[in-house]
Amino acid sequence: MASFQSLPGFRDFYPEEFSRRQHIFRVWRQGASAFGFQEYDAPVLEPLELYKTKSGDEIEAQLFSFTDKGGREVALRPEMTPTVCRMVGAKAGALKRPIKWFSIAEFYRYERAQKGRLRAFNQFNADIFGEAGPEAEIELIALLIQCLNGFGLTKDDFYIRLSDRDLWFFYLEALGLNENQARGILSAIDRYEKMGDDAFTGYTEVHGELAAATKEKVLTFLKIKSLGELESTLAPFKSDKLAVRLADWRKVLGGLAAMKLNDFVAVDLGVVRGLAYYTGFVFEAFDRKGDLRALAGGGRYNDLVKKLGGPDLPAVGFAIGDVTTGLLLEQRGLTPRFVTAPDIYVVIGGELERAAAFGDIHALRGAGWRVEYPFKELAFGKQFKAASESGAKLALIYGGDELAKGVVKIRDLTDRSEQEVPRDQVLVCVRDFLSGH
RNA sequence: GCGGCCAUAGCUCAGUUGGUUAGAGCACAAGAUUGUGAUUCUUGGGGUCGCGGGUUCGAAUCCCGUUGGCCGCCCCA
Repeated sequence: MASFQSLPGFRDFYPEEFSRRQHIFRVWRQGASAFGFQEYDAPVLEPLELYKTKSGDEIEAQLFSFTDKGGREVALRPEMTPTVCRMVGAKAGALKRPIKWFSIAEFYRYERAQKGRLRAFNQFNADIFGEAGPEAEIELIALLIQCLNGFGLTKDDFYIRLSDRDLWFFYLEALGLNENQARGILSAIDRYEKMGDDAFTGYTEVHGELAAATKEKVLTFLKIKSLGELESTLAPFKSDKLAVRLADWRKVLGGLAAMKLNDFVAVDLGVVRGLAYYTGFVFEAFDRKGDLRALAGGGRYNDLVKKLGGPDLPAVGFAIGDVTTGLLLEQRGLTPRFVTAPDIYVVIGGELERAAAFGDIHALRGAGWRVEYPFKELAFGKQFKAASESGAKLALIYGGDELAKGVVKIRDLTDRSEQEVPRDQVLVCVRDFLSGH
């Protein structure tokens, strides 16, 4: 047993786990690239104030924060949004709009680990800055779907719940509630799925009992499952704000339907998302079976760049986590096999033949082939066994007999056939052989 | 921050009411086998029984603490 273990909630990535992580990163990166997003990165350590400004003081309890040797209050980044807002805000004037950026990075939160949640995890982040219209939401939701489709996940595996914080506020305003009351209701909505009617006790304590008729209307709104229901529910209200939001909803759902993505998206006003900086559409991706926490989440945050000292710049973004994604891929058998096989395994007769083999081995590697050979002198039988177990498609045999004739033997490890080729043609013959498979 | 379950070899686990030097399978390595891959056989390395303390003639086993893991609550950017 080792004297040291990794810290709680942190993971070691041995080669097999690392390859699984790389597969996830590769799919995300391919998706972002296809959508024309540009990759960026940023420091892991940031001023603590950056997160307090965005999320309030209470966030500190869930941060990896400390005082550095220069007396600065710092924190390991718990998310990318404040950082990317700072970066974009600093150069907003020089960046071509719309700004479409993504990153793949590790984040840290000081919380107790549980299923799908660790203290160190990776996230794919994609954001669009400088586009106030719902075109940005269409682009991002389509990208989110692509980033999950890329693993082989289908509409039977996951779906996206789409909601709208502005719509809620405008609706609650139309019902006669003030802004504080509306925030209280949203907080109750957030918990309603889990707690049922008890979710409203917090509201009652602060604002008093919600009128039965109003509550009824809130719950009706919450249960809306389609654009049609949404339109008919809102029809009686003469509100310009609501009409504008409805037009945006038609655009988003229409655009996604035109991309044939409508099966992936569900109208679900039960999603409001925890912290209060979202200003419009919000969305979360979930496993269809529903026993995992959210795969991804995001929404519009039009005020944040300005709040962090930048210009007034509209923004939408989302993040996908690697932990829940990995669990879902595991459940669905979509984890790729761990392959370490070389292309070629070189069998070497003895020390005399080794020098000859080394020249060709290095040339083959220079040509881009993955080539392995035994470090120590080994019996031929052992070497063939090793060649077979390595998963290589072919073996090159450098024995005394062959070299005396000026040839190298190529053995097809799949059907055990062999042929001799002149030594100076090894590269060409290997290329012909491997490209034919 | 709170609660439940758990911790023996790299992995999966056994280990009797507390009793000699803590075991198995798999994996790894060497050999049987000095020019051709299976299977098999032999052998080997690898453990402060998570860590610390206590009870006892004696602790992997019982008790307390602690660290870590899994799971749930809070929270979830």
